[in-house]
Amino acid sequence: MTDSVREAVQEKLANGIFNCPKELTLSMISGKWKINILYHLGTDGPYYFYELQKLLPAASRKEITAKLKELVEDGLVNRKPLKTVPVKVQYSITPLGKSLMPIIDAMLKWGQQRLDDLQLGQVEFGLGKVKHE
Amino acid sequence: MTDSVREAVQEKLANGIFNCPKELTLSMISGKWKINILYHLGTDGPYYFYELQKLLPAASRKEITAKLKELVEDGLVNRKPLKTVPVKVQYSITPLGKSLMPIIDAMLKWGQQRLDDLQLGQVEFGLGKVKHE
DNA sequence: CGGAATCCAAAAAGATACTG
DNA sequence: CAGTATCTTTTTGGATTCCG
Repeated sequence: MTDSVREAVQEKLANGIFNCPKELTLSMISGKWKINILYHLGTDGPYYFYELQKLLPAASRKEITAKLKELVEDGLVNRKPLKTVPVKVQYSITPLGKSLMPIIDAMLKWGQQRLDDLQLGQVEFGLGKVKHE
Repeated sequence: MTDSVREAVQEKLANGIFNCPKELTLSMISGKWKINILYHLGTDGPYYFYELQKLLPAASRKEITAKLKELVEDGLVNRKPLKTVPVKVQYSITPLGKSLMPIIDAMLKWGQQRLDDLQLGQVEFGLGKVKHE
């Protein structure tokens, strides 16, 4: 759904009848993998595309591509293709994207607290290597 | 998509391999209309179902029903059917839901700032009655 | 390597009708 | 009033292939 939120917001912006600021914010960070990408780029510095793929093993290339594209369109992420062979593309967070980090951090804290309350915070990470997204 | 985020999170919780707290938070507030609902319930007090419908004119009954159901399941919202004829159902925010309000408010502020920067903040609300969600 | 294009299965969402 | 059920259309997402 979340992407439909984004589309609805885009349309409202285009028509100048946008009147719900929190929707704008949500539309920019929701969508599959988006806050994961933002979080990684915002805390660990720039990543190449193939590195993001490794960081998000459950996401398909198609989806990562699509979400990065949206993030770039929304001004939250920079895209920088390098003239190497084969091509590498570096993604980094923009100042605007950086300004969202307090909100993402707050979500991280709230989620951690909630997990603790559910007594799942200390859970074992069973299956060998767990992908920490 | 966002609902798929929620499902993925539910599954992780069920399997005890949940390790990404911010996803938990996002999964609870993203999804069409959810933060609108939470915001209304959290700031204006309880609402009946039909009132929420009026507040979200662009949302179908089916969707509002579905999202309220998820919010109740997640413990963010209370559902209280009244024994009237015809039936009325009152929805209110829970303490847990209330604890999300700082994040939602931060999103509201960020979005407002962003709109101002885009010089769309003072835009006229053209089309007669604008649904303020 | 990073992406775009295509095809196809699955999921989401609108419209409508029905019920306590 | 507040849903539920059914049907149909639209949208998504995976898998695969091709290209610079």
